[in-house]
Amino acid sequence: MDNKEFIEKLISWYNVNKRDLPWRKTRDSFKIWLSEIILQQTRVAQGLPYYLKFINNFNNVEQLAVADEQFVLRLWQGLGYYSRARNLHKCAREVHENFDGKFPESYEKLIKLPGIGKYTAAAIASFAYMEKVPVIDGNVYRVLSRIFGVDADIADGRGQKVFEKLAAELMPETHPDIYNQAIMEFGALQCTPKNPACTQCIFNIECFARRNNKQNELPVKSKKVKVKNRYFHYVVLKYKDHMAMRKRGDGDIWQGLYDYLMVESEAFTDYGWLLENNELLDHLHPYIQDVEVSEDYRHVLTHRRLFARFYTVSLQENAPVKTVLPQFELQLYDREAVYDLPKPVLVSRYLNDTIF
DNA sequence: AATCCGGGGGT
DNA sequence: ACCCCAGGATT
Repeated sequence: MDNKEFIEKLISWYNVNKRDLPWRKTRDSFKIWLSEIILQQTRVAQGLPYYLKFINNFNNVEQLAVADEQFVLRLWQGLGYYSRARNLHKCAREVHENFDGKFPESYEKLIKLPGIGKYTAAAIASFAYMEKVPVIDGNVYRVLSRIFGVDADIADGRGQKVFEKLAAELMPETHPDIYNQAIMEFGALQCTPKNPACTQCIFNIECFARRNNKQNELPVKSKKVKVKNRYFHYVVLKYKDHMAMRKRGDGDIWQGLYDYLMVESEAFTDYGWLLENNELLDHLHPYIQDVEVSEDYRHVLTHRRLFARFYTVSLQENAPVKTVLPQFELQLYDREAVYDLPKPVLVSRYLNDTIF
């Protein structure tokens, strides 16, 4: 099978089997960019409702650029990898200010924008501007490694270069947009990670993995994430139908999202330990009316297992909240304000389980 | 080059 | 449990 044959079979398959997705019906670089950022490390089924929500709120780059970052994060809530949302907003502002609201029209310029790496630059350049540059994502690694029998490790840079070279050689002279969409769609629907549909595959004669029964061996990916446990003790201060929350800073997960006063330890501990080891709680101790302890929450991230316990602490009306809370970067929010804040899913789960 | 960053779904 | 998902930024 030569390159031309590979391309033609792939595109024929795509024309018959492609999904009807909204970002494929447009050349609007804003919509294409938005969809690509949302779909980074995210399945179409999970990203689609978010795409529709963002399109519903923002018609163009400028509208997104002038929005509050907090509002953008709130719309993004639940999608994860929140740096994508912060970079989305940052990128919109750069395009608005430096490019008059129009995305630059080449791979080389696109890749300089925040949140746009090799894959996304190639996707936008080919889908919106017909630039002849190959996309290489998880689907492409899988399809190429299996069909052409490439066992280079996709987890290290040396192996990635092997795939970049192959992808460049395969890139057709015409219809770069359709070809790029086709190879990714083929990986997503046909050449799946587990149980690929080899018996009804257009390449089932030519495919190296199929011939050698190595579908489960390819692609080769060396790195494995090591999971660490973390133990969060959340102190949910309640005062006159308000909750004390704070914005998470950088250097840790969930940057820019809101949660509560939190004490982390090497393992679960008890409320007495908390009292002794938290300055604010020690401060407010005389004004505490009631303490409720939640069940234990388990929240799994890619490389962390979070164990969380929520201590809902109701304060008396005479508690010196106005002077003490700001010292700990805490602010009181009523029910509606709490709803409007961007929050980690873990916090949303707690809020759904509690009466507030 | 290694590590970090979310949440959901499939097997 | 383990793996992957239209990856990118930081160290």
